[in-house]
Amino acid sequence: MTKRADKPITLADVARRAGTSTAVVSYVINNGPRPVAAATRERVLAAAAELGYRPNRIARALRSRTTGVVGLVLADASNPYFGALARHVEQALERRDRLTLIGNAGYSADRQRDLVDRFLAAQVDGLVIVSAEGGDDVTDRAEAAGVPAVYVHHGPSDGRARVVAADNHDAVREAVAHLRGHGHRHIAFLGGAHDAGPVAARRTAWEAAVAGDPWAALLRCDYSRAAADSLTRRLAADDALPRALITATDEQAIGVLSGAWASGVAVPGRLAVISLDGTPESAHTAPALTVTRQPLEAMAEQAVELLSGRDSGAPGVHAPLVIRRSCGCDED
Amino acid sequence: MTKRADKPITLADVARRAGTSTAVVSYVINNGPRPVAAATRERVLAAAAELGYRPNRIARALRSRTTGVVGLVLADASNPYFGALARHVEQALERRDRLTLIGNAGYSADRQRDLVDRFLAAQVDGLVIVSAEGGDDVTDRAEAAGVPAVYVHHGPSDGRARVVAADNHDAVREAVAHLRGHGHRHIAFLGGAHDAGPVAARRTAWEAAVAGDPWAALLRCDYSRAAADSLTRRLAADDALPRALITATDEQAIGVLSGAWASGVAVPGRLAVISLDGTPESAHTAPALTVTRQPLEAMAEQAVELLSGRDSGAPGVHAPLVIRRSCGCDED
DNA sequence: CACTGCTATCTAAACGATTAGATGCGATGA
DNA sequence: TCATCGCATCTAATCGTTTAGATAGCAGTG
Repeated sequence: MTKRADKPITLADVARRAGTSTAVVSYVINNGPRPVAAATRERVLAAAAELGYRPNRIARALRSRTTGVVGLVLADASNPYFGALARHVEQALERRDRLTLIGNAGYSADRQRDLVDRFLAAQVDGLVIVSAEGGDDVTDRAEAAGVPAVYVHHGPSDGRARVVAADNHDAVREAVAHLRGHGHRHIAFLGGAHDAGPVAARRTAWEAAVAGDPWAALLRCDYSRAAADSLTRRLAADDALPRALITATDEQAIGVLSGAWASGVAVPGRLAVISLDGTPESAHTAPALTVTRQPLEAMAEQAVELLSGRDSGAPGVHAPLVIRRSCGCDED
Repeated sequence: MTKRADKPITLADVARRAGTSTAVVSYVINNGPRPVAAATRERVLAAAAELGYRPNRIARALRSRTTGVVGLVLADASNPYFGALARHVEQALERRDRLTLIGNAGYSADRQRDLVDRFLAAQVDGLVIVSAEGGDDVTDRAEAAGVPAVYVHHGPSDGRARVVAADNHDAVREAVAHLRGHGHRHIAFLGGAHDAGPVAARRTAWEAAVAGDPWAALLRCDYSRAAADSLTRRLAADDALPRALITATDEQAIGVLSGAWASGVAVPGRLAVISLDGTPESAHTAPALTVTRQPLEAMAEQAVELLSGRDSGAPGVHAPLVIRRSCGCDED
């Protein structure tokens, strides 16, 4: 008895049923640019409801030249850090009634460029770029298409691009101060194998914070757990572990923890650790990690805000210190 | 010296420059339904290249009634399991030259329904649903709109919906057999607090696999690390821990590990653990987790295939056993 | 040479919504 | 009573592609 549903309902259908033109229906649907008499509005609303009318966003987009869709270029959704960021960006967009196109660029500048082109062809209203490194020419392409772009976790530093990131200097300073409070003199840092992206900034911040201490060691390895794990085992075997360590990412911190565990090194007794990341996971390691938590939600919100708003000069979002056990504190 | 780029290039621009009609250009661009003389094709291609023409997908979508966009409804992208699944789905779609709209439903059936409606209004060509539980009425809505829908991690069991999932029975049987091989007689199971979704199937599979053993204990807690952690501490304090345990998810397994560590319980010596999940993380816990790895990539591929293809009756994807240390094996 | 049959191309009507301009109508004021 | 004003509404152009139907040119055939 139900109507055949394979013919989608259009504005014209609603207009016919309400006995008006498509224009009025449009005016009613989106409190149009012109007013509509109350009685007519009622009729239209009723007709729309009865027919189950759903505006076709594609048609609307073609005419109004705005799709309500934003492209999100992600390095890798299976990385929990990026995944969480993606989720917050999507939700910030949904709050503004926009949809999110997602794509994984997988750490490749080529693929990132490709994705951006595909998104631009889909007429996105904006681009949010959450990539590990590189991909700086994206700004040009987006600009050429007249589409605003915002980098979130890190971005080109030439000042032309809008970049939202945590205030690393601040965070590292706080972490160093905390470890000093535990009596540590020399605070080592575990960064990435190559200097690039936001971790370079974290290293710089660490260098500033420990300036004047020639014994503060700089360690390096890949951002994977495996790499940090084996580095830690190697250092433990050589008896070359520092007593206090700040890691650039949770992945590395967790690798350090498992490497230390495997080598019989006590954390935080023999080795105190603070990570500059703060994924939810960090609360459930053994021992629980003390971190400076990346303010993902605030960053996502600011990024989306920046997409529409004017150049609010993105002053860097504060990353709070979350004290757990790996630093030497004994809360429970 | 460059052209003002704010006026996007259209088919008509290319046609004018090539001295043809828009029809031929269209035929050339997509090896149209009609042939074009070689010489003309060359001219068109040249003109398009010179102008940097990019077809407007929105206009194309409006006319051809197919957007090349698929909606991906996700419970929560910050969960690494879902994140990885999302990534594989996106990449399987990209291989077929389609774009992915993403949305986080956050374990709420209402939000899921809402998202599906938004996606349908955006005229998606298909829907991939990766949600934890519930949301079964989505099938109806999609069907009414004539859009194919596939559930991935779990879905309604009424047989009307297309569901791609790992073969849990098979996986659990293998895990139980392996633990028995280590000499364990009674193999406990840690499931979710409430019976629902795919974990119910895992529990059922476990019940089948340990049938006849009245001492095989069924434990329950939330899927969070915190819950599993505190449950483990409690059981350890009461000296009520089993000797061999299969957990429904890695999150729980990791919680068990940290709870055991905090309670001085040796894994795998006092408590052997196998998780039915297998996120990348499971390789880097202390000790490394033995798991039946969910075949995420294969599942994603099959889901996307199912979206276009006919009802290939989704026979369940095999989840291989990955032997590490938490089961009692001593590989290194 | 008239006619048929191809091929290569052009013309123009969709797709479904938005919105500027035209229109109709009742109320108001002179 | 007529011109005027405003409001509510209608008409139709438009966004950029796709594609069915019309057309033109040319070769082959009787």
